[in-house]
Amino acid sequence: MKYEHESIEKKWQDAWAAQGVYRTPEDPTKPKYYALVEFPYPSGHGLHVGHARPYTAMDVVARKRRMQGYNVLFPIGWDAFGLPTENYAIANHIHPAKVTHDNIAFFRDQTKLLGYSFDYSREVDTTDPAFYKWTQWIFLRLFEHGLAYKAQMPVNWCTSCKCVLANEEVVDGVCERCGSSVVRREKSQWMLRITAYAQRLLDGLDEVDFPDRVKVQQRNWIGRSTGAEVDFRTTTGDTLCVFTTRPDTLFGATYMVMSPEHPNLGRWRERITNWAEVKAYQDLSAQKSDIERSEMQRDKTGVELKGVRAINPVNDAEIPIYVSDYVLMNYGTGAIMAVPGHDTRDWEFATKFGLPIVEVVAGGNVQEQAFTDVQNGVMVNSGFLSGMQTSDAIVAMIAWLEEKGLGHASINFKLRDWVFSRQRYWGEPIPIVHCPKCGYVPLPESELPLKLPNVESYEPTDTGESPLAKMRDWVETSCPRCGGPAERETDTMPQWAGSSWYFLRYTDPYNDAALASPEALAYWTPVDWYNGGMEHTTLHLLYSRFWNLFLYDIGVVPTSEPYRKRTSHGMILGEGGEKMSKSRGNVVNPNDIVSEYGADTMRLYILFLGDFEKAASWQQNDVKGCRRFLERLWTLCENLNDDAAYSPANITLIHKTIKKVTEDIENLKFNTAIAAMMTLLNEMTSNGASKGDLKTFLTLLAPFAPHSCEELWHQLGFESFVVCQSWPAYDPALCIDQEVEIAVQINGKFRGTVWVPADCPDEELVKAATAEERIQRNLEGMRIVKTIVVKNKLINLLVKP
RNA sequence: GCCGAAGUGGCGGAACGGCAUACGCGGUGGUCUCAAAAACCACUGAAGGUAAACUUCUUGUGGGUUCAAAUCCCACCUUCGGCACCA
Repeated sequence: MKYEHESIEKKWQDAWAAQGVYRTPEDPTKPKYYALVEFPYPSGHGLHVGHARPYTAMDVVARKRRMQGYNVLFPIGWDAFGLPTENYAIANHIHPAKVTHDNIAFFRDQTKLLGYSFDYSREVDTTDPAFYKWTQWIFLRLFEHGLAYKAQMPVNWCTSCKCVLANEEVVDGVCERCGSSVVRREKSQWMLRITAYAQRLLDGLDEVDFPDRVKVQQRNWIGRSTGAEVDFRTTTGDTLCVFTTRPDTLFGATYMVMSPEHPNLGRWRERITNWAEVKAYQDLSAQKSDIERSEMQRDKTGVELKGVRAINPVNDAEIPIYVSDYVLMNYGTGAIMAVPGHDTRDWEFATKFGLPIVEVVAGGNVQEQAFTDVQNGVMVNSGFLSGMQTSDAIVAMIAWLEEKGLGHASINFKLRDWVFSRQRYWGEPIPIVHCPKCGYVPLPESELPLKLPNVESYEPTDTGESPLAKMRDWVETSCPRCGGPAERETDTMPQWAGSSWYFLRYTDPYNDAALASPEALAYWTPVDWYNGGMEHTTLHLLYSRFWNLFLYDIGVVPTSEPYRKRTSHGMILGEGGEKMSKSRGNVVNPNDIVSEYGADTMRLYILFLGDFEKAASWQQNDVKGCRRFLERLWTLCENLNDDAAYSPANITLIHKTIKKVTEDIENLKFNTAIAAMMTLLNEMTSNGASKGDLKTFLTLLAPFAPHSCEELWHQLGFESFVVCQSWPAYDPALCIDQEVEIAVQINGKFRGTVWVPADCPDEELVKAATAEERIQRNLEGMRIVKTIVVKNKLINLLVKP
């Protein structure tokens, strides 16, 4: 019989579905395991190999856990709100809901083709009102707790399309669609106060099993800095507060800089004698786009405030104040004390403007460049700090400031609040009403879900409002509080909203009374293993940790951290290591591989092609190697004529392989697990295999190539399903070879090998090694002065003439 | 600039103090065939040597530690990701 993948795969997919073998069991007596993949955005292009890699990997994990006796929750869903769908809808005049529905159907069919063991009865779809009812519900709770608020924020405005662009639509400073320049415009936007959770999001990282690179990236993103806030008196009578991480260098502060947006500037207008010049600088900065600002990054510009001076609190020196856009309004206090001797940016500015550079930490040459080393420095020219180590000086200075009431220890974060509104149609409506009397009023829970109305056009408006703003009969409503006339919020939520909590919904996807029942959450959460891409480290992964932590605080979820273990897969590149893209024409469609070679070959190859955590390039030519592996297995099973439970020739390698595959799956070493099974198959082919050998082999391979294994399982006459068998156990005693080949080195150089019984005593080993002809030749005229033995591996003979 | 990852045969990659190049692809020779494809068997890092025996060299570069280094340490070069005037 021939290995016909198409009919075999269809046959077993149907059989498994008919028996519901991948249904999530409702059996609270068994231990649970929640394996999660990032749900896809169902784009029109369909599933690509970049999805197949993590999905196949976690499918192997989920299948192994089922075989190990766990209740496994391995769900899939659709992160379906988003810009590409909306743009497609605009271009083709099809309702985004219809586009979404079709794309989901396509994606679902593709995942089924690949034989993933998802529980499709628990699918979630973020655009389904039954789902986004709870997204809106969470938003209302955030609002209730003061964590959602409105603020003026700059948005991206395309000067040609005359509309607001999402950040993703701005590429290299220009509009992705028309290529025109994008400028900043102020708009009132909904914000989420993620900064209130900065410290706890940082602390939580210590409790979870994430790769270091993920933790490091999140820590950098949150960006905690410790230092001090210091008040400088000014000649206006106002004080100017700054944040610094280097209070030890306060004696070296020779000028101050304020951000152009600093509110004090307007207040001091009457006193600033060169106000026109300052105003012109402010206007220029406001016009600059982000790109312009970063392009000019190294070239410092600024204007001195004439008529206003500051006083350095440690030495009462009068110092000038500048306005410059290298100081950002949204970090620290929007003003800095400049220490040009010990800060690179201040040094550049001081050099350009001819400002004094004072050395207060010895160790460098501050006339040449700023000396910024905090570790190795001794304070100089610094009054009571002189002679101290910088680290001690920081502590001493903060104590001094606190004592004098001039400042205090302070912590700052780079993390910014989350801009939560989009001027778009295809997103969750924000369940808030603007009442002229009551302000922003939340909708009562009974009015959820607030459904998206059908509109004629999804085009963004030229006023920068969401398309919903044109729906007057939807917008005009009454205030839930006072009953007076009011208007609905017309902005929608960003795509990150649904994905911030979807994993909770899988535990109880049809609940209409809560986002999920407390029992379901208590049983299934936290997620035991969550795999996803590195590109989601600082947005999705951080946002969902934030929402989960908030839901934990209000008693909705039982754990503070949503994911116990996180892993990340590397990207799949095209041949030659280039990124896959339509323009390069090197995109691989999984469907093509499945129809030519079969899903099992596709699954094996995608895991075999390289280290799962690293980027790897697709080699079309190599795919057939995995297909040949399955065909050799097929041939071996067909020619079976030994009914024994095991064959002595294979037993050690079988147990070793079970051990290796069992461990490799846990460590994401799918490539070497497959290589080990190939080695075993090659051995069994040359030694001959018994029925029992093949039975074990099929259960071991089943998570990787379930269809072929299921077919062969039945051809060999076994009952039930191979995918429902127990995971094979290995006997450590049987993993040990009776005879081992020992490498023999002389003075560290490899000179040959010798076969000896395992755990052979050192003296016996030396005897055996020196008995070898080749070794003897190399020992001629030498005497052994020392021997180094690595048990069952190697012997090194150190010799002298 | 800062943070992170990585440089190994013709190619994808294994090994991560102990026989470098597992496994797969490709290549060469053979079996089968009228022939081809497929399949199967053998060989396949480089140089010297006689296609043997054997010898030497080889994990981005240069040093070091060690009986032993692709692996650990120091310096440098290159590539790829992320952040980027965060005081």
